[in-house]
Amino acid sequence: MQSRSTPSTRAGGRPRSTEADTAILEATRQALVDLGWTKLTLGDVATRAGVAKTTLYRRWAGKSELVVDAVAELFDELELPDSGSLATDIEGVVLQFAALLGRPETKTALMAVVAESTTDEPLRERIRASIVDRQKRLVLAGRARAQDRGELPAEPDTAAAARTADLIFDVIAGAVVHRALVSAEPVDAEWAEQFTSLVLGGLAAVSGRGPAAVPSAPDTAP
Amino acid sequence: MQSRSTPSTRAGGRPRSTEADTAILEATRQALVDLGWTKLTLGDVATRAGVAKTTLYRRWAGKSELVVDAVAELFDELELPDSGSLATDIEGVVLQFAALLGRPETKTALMAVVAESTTDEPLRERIRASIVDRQKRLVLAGRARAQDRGELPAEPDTAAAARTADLIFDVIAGAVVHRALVSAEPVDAEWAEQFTSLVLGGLAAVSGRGPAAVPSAPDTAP
DNA sequence: CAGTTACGCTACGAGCCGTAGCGAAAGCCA
DNA sequence: TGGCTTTCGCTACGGCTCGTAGCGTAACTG
Repeated sequence: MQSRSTPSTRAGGRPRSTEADTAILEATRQALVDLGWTKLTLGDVATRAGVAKTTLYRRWAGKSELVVDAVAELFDELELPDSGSLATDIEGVVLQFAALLGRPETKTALMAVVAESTTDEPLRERIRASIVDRQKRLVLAGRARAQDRGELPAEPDTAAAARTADLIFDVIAGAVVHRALVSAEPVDAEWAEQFTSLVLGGLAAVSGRGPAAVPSAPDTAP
Repeated sequence: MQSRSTPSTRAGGRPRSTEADTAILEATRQALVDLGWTKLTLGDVATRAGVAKTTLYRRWAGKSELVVDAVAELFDELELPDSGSLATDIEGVVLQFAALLGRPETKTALMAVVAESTTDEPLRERIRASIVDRQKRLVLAGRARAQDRGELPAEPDTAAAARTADLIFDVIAGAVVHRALVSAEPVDAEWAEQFTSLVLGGLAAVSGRGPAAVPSAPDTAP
């Protein structure tokens, strides 16, 4: 959660103001809302946060790193609600993620930092650690819970299980992002329902034999 | 394909140099390779193309529009190979798209312009018209072909058919982009195969009853 | 030939970047 | 208490990019 790794050498000396940290990250999110990624400048963020511009540069290497940390905090909200079935679990996660992508801060920032990360390996790693892994945990938790319920079979082959989890994760996160940001169409309950039935049906096909229970067509239209 | 809509009022006067157009777009792609999206400047592109900087500003509103046009040309390469079955058609498209995303120009540019488009509605429309629709056509063509083969049932409900096509498109494009750019893991034949079987299995579940032929588990592991 | 539009070139104010240097503040430790 | 260390706010700076204005010239039309 801390911006830098270790405060360099030792303890001793004036400690970094944690209030400044929270003020800066909050100011960054607000600046994203008001200006968007491109027009956001570090000088403006510093003014909003009530700190000196040099303080920003002492803690973050640049705009990308700062924004990653700022939006990463929003991903703490993501949870896996125990809704009783795998289908409703997936729908819940999809709608939560969509709500996050609906906010102007994340909407304008997420794709931008990913674009940056294509030519900046450390940045990619930072995104993976503070954002992507946080989402992926939901997929793993959802599967474990479904296996406890008996909705999904246990997978003794750990390598294959990891491959499948990666696949499912890319499908869910990718589809939601694409629908929300590229197609720019609403990710509502109806879409989540149809998408979930696709994932569940696909899960049956991809994990060898079919799972314990997959509805053929839930209740989209009578 | 032309940068601007109509050359304003009338014909008459010196025509725009089409050679300059191609030189600028090619220079833009090369600059994307060498510098990446962020460090790319219009002044640099103008120098590479051998034209004046003012010429660039006369034709494009800004960096985003120019880059969209530059990478859009690359999407002309996308085709739907008639491979004989829906499964191999999908795998082919996935691998083609992945190859496109593997190129450094598109890798760094695509996410960046989409990020821009979240706060720039005309830009989003430009992207849709020159890039997204070009991809979506492949999905529609693939479905039509599969219906001709008898692999998929005809869909009398055109509204539902459109919804399903949109869903499938977001799933395919989103998953490939997420795998390639966010997870940053290879989109190879093995992944394409597993992903395709997921899509086909999901297609069976989402389009009411099952289609004519869906393999339970192709040949991923013996 | 006159009329119209695109072109290359130069120059400019404006804005942001990222850093250096300073004195003061805020903690630790003897 | 005094010394040591680190962070802080502030100011100032060179360097770069932006986007535009103005000019004379080139190319094509009627």
